[in-house]
Amino acid sequence: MKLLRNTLLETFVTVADCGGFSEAQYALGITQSAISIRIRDLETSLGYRLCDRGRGGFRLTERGETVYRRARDMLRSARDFDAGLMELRGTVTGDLRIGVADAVSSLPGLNLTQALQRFGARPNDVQLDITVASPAELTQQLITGALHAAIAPFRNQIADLAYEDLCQEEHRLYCGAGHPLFTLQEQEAAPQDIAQYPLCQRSYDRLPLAGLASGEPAASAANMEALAMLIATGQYLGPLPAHFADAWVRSGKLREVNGPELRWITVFHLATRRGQMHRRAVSLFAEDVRSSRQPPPAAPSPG
Amino acid sequence: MKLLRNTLLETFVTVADCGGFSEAQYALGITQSAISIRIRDLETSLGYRLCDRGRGGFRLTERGETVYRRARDMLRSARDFDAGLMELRGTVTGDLRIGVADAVSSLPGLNLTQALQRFGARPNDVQLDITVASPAELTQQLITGALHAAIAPFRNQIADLAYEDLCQEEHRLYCGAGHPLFTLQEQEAAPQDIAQYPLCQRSYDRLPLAGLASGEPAASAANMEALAMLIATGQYLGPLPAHFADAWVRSGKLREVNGPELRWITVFHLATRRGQMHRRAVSLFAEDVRSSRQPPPAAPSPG
DNA sequence: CGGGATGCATGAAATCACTTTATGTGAAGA
DNA sequence: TCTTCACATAAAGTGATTTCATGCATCCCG
Repeated sequence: MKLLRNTLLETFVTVADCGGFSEAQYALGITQSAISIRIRDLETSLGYRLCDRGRGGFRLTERGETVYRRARDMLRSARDFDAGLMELRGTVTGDLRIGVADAVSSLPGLNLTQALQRFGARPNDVQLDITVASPAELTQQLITGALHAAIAPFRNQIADLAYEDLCQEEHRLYCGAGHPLFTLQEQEAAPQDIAQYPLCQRSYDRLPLAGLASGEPAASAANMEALAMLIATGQYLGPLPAHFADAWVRSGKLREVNGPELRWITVFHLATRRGQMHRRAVSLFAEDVRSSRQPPPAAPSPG
Repeated sequence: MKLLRNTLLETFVTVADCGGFSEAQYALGITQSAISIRIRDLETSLGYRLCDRGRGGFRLTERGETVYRRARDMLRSARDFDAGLMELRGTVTGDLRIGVADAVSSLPGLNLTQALQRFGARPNDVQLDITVASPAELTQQLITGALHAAIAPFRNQIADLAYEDLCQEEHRLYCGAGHPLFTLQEQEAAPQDIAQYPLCQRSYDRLPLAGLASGEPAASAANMEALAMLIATGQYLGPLPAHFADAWVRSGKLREVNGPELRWITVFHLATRRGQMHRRAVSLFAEDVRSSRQPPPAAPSPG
C-alpha cells in the first residue's frame, strides 16, 4: 500500500540513485519517456533544474543534491508512516532497517542469526534491510531515521536514542606469523616489550590501549577482516575480538600476545530511536534479539 | 504547490476537523459524494474503519483517532517539506506558524506588531498563523512541529529547542478596589501584612512569590485578562505585568501594592526548534522579531 | 405512525491525469 | 559524416476521480 507517497519525488530519487533516466526505467518499471516527463513536471513545479543530463552524462545540480537528500529522508519517513497505519490493522508490515557492527555474526553472547530466524518466522510482511557500518555511522543513521535499530558497541551514547545492553565482547591482543612475539612460547610479554612494536587498530572505535599505544597507531583498518590481515602480516600488533580471532588462531595465522592487562571488554548494545518502538516490527525485532542472547560461556565443556 | 500530499489523508483529516462529510464538502471544495468515496477508499486500503457516520452522528473510531493525530502531524511536516523545496527557488513560501504568550502585544521591550508588519512587507507568499497559549503548551507544539517559532517566558528550557533572549517583563503586585490595601496611601505594605491576604496567580507559570504565598493560591486564571478581573474583584492580591496592568491602574480599577521585594523580572524568549531555521520564512521572521526589540525605557522623556 | 429533512452511499457518465508508443533532437565518438 | 546514445516531445490510449442524480436509513416532529 502506498498512502503518503509522491510519484515525482520517488522518480527523482530513483533516477539520482541510478545515475540516469535510462537506467532508472528498469528500477521504476516504467518507460524512459515517462521518467522524462515526470522529472520535467517536477522541475516545472519546483521552478528550478534538478539535474543536468543528456549524452554528456548525468549530474545533479546543487539544488538537486539538496532536494535529493531531503526527498530521500522524507520518503523514508513516509514509508514508516504508512507502515504505522497498516500495523493498526494488526498485521506487521513495512520496512525494517537494521544496522550492525562488523563481525557481529560470531559474537558469542548473541545469536543474531537466530534472532533473524525468529523474526522471519513470525507472521509478517516486513521488508528487511541490513547494513554493516561503524558505530558512529549507525548512530547517525538512527537519528535521521535511515535505520530503525542497530547493534554495535556504542561508546558515545546520544540522548535521542535508547540503548539496551545486549552482551559483551572480549578483545585480546594478537600478532601474526613473522612477528618477534609470535615465536615467544607461553611466556607473557612485558608491557614495555609490547610498547616498542607498532600497533594497528580499527580506524573508528579505538580501544583504550593505555600505555601501549605511543600516539597514533601505525596502521588502521575500517573492517575487521582487513584488520586481521594487517596483523597477519607480522608487522603489527593489534586487538581483535576473541571470537573473531579464534579461526585465525586455529589456522596458525595469528597468535595471542599474553600479558597483564591485555584483555578488554566491550559492551554491545541494541540502539533504537526513542519513540520508534511504536512500530510493531521494531519492537518485535527487539524482542527477538533479546531472546537470542546466550549466557556467557561458563568455560567450554572439554570434548 | 503540493508535492508530498495525499488526497485521502487530507480528506480524512478535514472531515474529522469538520465533524462530518457534508460539512467538509465546503472546506474541501468537492462534493459530499467524492468525500464518501475517498473515505471508503482510505478505509479499504487501511483495512479498518476510521469513523462511524450516518444520520446518527459522526464519530471517529479508536483507530480513527490514532490515524487522525498521526496524519495531521505528518501532513503538517509534508507541507513544511514542500515549503522547504520551494524556498530553494529563492521565494519565501509555505506556512509560518507562530505562538505567543498572552498579553505579548503590549510588552514594552518588543513591538510584535512591528515585527509582523516588517515580515508582511517582505516579498513573500507565506500563510501566517498565530496562536496564543501557555509556555508549556507552546513548548509542546514546537517539539511536534505544530509551531515554527514561539515568543513567551520559557522558564523550563528544552534541549531540542533553541532559545534567544528577547526582552524583560516586569511584574508587580496589584490589588483591586475594595481590597483593604487599596486605600492605603503611598505607604509600603509590610510582607507580613501582605501574606495574610489571599493570592491569585496564573494557573501555569507561577511567579516565585516566596514568603507571600501560603501554599496554593486561592484563585487562578489561565488568561491574563481573567486574572486582572479576579484581582479587580478586590478579593485577591495578584501579580501582573506592569505594562499590562497600567491601563487598569489608570482607569482606577487596580492599584499597585508597594513593598520591598514586590517586583519580579521575567525574561521573554524567542524559541524555535533546532534545525527549523533552515526554513527561510522562519529565519526571516526571527530577524524581524529581533529588529523590533525596543531599548528598555530610559525614563520617559518629559513632554 | 407518517412526512419531511438530514447524512451518507452508489451507479453512470464525464473529466482529468498519466502512460505508452513512436519519433525527434543534439552531442559524443568512430 | 554516420552511428549511437541519452533524453525530449507528440499523439493516442488507459485508468482513475469527480460530479450528477438518485437511493437508503435514520432522526425529528407533530
